[in-house]
Amino acid sequence: MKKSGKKNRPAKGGNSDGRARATQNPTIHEVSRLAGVSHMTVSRVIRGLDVVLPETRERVTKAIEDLGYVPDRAAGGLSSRRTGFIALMLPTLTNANFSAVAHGLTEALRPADYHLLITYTGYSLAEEERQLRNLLARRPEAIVLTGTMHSRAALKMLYAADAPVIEVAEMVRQPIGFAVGFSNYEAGRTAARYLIDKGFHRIGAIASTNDGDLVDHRGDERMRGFADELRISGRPTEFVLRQGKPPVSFDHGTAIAPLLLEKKIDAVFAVSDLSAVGVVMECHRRGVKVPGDLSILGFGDFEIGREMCPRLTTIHVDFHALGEATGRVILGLLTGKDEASPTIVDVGLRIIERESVGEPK
Amino acid sequence: MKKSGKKNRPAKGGNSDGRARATQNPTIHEVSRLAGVSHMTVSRVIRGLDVVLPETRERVTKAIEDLGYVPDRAAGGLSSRRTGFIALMLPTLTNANFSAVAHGLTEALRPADYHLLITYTGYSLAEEERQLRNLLARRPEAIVLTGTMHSRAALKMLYAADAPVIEVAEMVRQPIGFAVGFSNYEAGRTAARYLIDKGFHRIGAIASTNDGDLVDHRGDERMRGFADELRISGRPTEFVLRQGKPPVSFDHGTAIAPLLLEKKIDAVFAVSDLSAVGVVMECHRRGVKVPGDLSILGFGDFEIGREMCPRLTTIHVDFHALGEATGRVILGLLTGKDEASPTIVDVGLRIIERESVGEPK
DNA sequence: GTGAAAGCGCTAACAT
DNA sequence: ATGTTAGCGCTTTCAC
Repeated sequence: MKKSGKKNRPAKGGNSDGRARATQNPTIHEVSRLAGVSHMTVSRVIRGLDVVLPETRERVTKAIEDLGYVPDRAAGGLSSRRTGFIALMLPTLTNANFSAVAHGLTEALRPADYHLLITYTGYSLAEEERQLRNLLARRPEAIVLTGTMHSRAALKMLYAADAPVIEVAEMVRQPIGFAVGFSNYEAGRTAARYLIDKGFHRIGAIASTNDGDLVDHRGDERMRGFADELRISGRPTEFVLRQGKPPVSFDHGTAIAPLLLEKKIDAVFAVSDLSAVGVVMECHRRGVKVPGDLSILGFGDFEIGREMCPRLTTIHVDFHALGEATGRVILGLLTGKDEASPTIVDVGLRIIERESVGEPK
Repeated sequence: MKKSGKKNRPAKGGNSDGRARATQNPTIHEVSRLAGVSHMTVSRVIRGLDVVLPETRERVTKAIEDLGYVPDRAAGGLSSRRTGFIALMLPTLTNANFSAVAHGLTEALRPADYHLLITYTGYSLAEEERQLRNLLARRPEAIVLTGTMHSRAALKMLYAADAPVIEVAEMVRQPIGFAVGFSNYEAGRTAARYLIDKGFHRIGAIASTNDGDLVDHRGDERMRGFADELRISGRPTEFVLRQGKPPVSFDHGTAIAPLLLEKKIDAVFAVSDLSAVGVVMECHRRGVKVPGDLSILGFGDFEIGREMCPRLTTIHVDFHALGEATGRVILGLLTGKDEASPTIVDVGLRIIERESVGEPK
């Protein structure tokens, strides 16, 4: 079993002429020959069609085992017109909430034997467009991507696509096809409402800016909701601060903290927990008390916020459930039992009160 | 352009009978008809073979545009025997270092138009085996997975696979095919050496246990190296603590911290920064000074460790570079210019000294 | 219950 | 420079 230390593994794959080829996978024909049946019977066994006589099935199964045969799904898909691919485009995989979406979707899809084709756009619309084109070449049976903002060309492809489109992580009002998410705008308003009701006066918010092609549209929506609620309550919006480009992380908060302090803000809503944590860290360093001197409300309920000190008050959205709900919509569409898959699913959100928001002085 | 709010998008995809079908993508033949050439000429244009007369190419390109034609790669692959898939199996996508591997690999592969087929095993060998089987059905041109520990059946498939196998994130001595990683064992020894040289006496370590099928083999190796170095230096290994199952996160550290304190350990190596951060947080809460009362050395150099207070001393491995190096090995193998892709690549590691390790009392 | 024929949408290998 | 033929490894459809 053990292979001696030859450099190029000449026995299997990756042979010296470059192209991976070599041993060649066995085909359905070789299996059928070994089992003494036609390739069609093998095909039936593979697909679990129970028309096959038990003893025939057994012979075929054995031949499959002996040969180590693995059916080629590309060939099968070409013929059946079902590729078994679900395309998933997310801004980044580094964000725990987006990877939770991927996890949830994977789990919901697991029983149905679909394969997730995951890509990340890095918050770039141009990249989204480029990847969409690539993805389309794989003929996905459904396309999942983060909602609302797309390039013209991407939009065109999406509308023309031969597969249902599900926009996630934002409560799209006029979805291309379907939407599973929550309202980022409402999240922003909820955040502002909460801070206002607490009685704070110098209320601010922090988020990234949009740097040309790089946009965090969902973060924008939260900021828009936040500012609107401030306005509605007759509060100034001058403390809604934007800095740096997406994705935001700890260093975003660290970098923007001095500005917060300088402006004597007493409560701030961070576009992401990650940024919020950065602010807390910087406050620690400068001897500024949280929440004594500055109250901080995050978004996303990242694990770190539950463990840090003070524990972070934040807005929670169940992204894992969002992924699962997306999977259920897809299954409904593709398995087609239930006629009416819901066009729009709102998974909601809620504030989790912990320690980083206190009382106004 | 805007579609009215019909529930089931009957126009495109996801039609009422379930199966996604509908408008049907145009084929190479329809393009060729529209352009007034044979389908082969279209094929040549698609693949950028520059034998085609510029004016012919232009006609074809226009037809492609007009029809919104996207070539079906499954069909092309079936014929050319090049699927353009690279399989990537990682324990989890939630871990920033593993997603860095995915990012690095993606970037290295970007120019070559490969598609990453990413799956995560949740540290389960059984799941790895299951997924490998699924992946194989897609005929990947290369298989990337975390090294060393595989089930018997998985091993068999890997050896029989018609594609080069690259084991990553561990310095595999006898790789199935290729290996790109670093020595987790050496990381453990380095950690112990560092703490010993600092002059600490009650030196401990924390990691997860292996819970049946769930194993963090790389973490194990770090612990093994750590304990070995302790032994070599004549130190007791009684403070090498194992608790909980993988994956390890903040709460692992939080939960194990009391034990650390109880045993009056003065310096500890955490199998992961995440766990280390949990310990720091719990110490904060209990008024235990870090590094005054307890020094902590992490592993993985996660972003949070750079931002927290005190900043975490840790062992850094460039996982992004690891992913890129993996991509280069693959490209070398598949593009096959250079005869000899290296069988084993060591990306190394280094200690980053920050604030969480102090001086012995 | 099983098999034969005819593709699925492309590309390889030859013509021309 | 372009076209023709013959598959790639499966599933569909229709016989038997």
